[in-house]
Amino acid sequence: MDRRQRKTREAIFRAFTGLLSKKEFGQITVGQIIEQADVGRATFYAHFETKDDLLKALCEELFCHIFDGMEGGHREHRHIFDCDAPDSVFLHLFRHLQKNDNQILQLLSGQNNALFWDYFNQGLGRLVEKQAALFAARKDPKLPDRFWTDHVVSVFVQTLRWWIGQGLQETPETVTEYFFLAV
Amino acid sequence: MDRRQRKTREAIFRAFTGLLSKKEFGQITVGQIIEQADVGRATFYAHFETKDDLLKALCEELFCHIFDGMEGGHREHRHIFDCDAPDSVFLHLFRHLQKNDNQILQLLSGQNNALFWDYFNQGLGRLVEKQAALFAARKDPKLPDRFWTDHVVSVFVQTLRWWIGQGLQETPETVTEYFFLAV
DNA sequence: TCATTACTGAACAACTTGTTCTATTATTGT
DNA sequence: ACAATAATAGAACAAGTTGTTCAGTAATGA
Repeated sequence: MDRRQRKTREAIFRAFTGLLSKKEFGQITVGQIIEQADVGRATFYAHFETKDDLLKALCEELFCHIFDGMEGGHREHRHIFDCDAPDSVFLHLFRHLQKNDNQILQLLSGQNNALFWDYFNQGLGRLVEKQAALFAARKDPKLPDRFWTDHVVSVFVQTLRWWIGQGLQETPETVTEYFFLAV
Repeated sequence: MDRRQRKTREAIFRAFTGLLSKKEFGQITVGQIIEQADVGRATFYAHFETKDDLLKALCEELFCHIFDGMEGGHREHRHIFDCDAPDSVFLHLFRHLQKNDNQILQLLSGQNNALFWDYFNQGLGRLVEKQAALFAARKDPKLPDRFWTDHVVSVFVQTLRWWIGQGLQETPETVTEYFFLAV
């Protein structure tokens, strides 16, 4: 990819995330994005069809790669499994989120973040299904499988939301403990 | 309130909910709302300052009254406590939601429903705090109080989401059982 | 170097928003 | 029933947004 393209794309992403941390998606205009990114109008539309398209691209950039790194043997995305602690995947995930790469947490804690949470839920769902054995013991046999998977995801998300609300005061270890106590 | 005002307000709400069940909030224009409601443009803006204001008013109309009916001794909102079953408040709530008054469920199951869920969470949070005793036994003492309240709300919401996803196939009794098994 | 590709900047039509105005119609109190 | 009051219709309006187009300029990489 052309170096100019890369720089433009990153400038737009940077401007967009900056604006997203300040105001709602619906209140952000293309004019503001290109002003912040210092990029021509036509250039923006050469990269993204619409503002929604930009949001989607950003989500994929931020989340999909996190969770994709945990599936299969791909090692090019060294996000979580390359940590040294041999503990639970969820502890790794909390630690990873605490590092706050790419301002993910700012975006997750914003107001109009439904799409971000959707992506997060999606990736997390796949992860939980792979780790199903971890939670099988706590599962009441009456509960449908799908209900239980959704439940575990929901508890993780609620734990993360609570942690963000606390300003990430607690250690990842404590939060992981809370997570497993609540499931 | 003037009968004309009432009719106009309801026509706008009806048109708006109809549109919300088909497309995202951001894709809906005031022009579409007033066309669907068969109402003049100036009339719309005489009732609501902006489109966001309309959404807020709708949420309050739908949700606040549901939960307000459960606080204090107010009996003018006969939503949940006037049912005959003496069971859990949550069973009442599931039953109430199943009746699907005001197309609440369509709105809750839509895509751009973050605001609806926010209102729902808010009302539910107050309810759970009042019913805290019901869940005290399950709570591990290590977990902070606020974490636990949020957790119970989150499990209820997840249960409801799952139920909606299932097309409300199960009975309210079954869903309530799942809810208490999962908490 | 040179052909290719990306960016700029401006202009553009189509659309949306929220306001303002006048004429018309419904409601309420008497 | 009648008049004062209040709500609505409908159109016109400025301001702002969107997405496109195009000619000119600059960076890239072979």
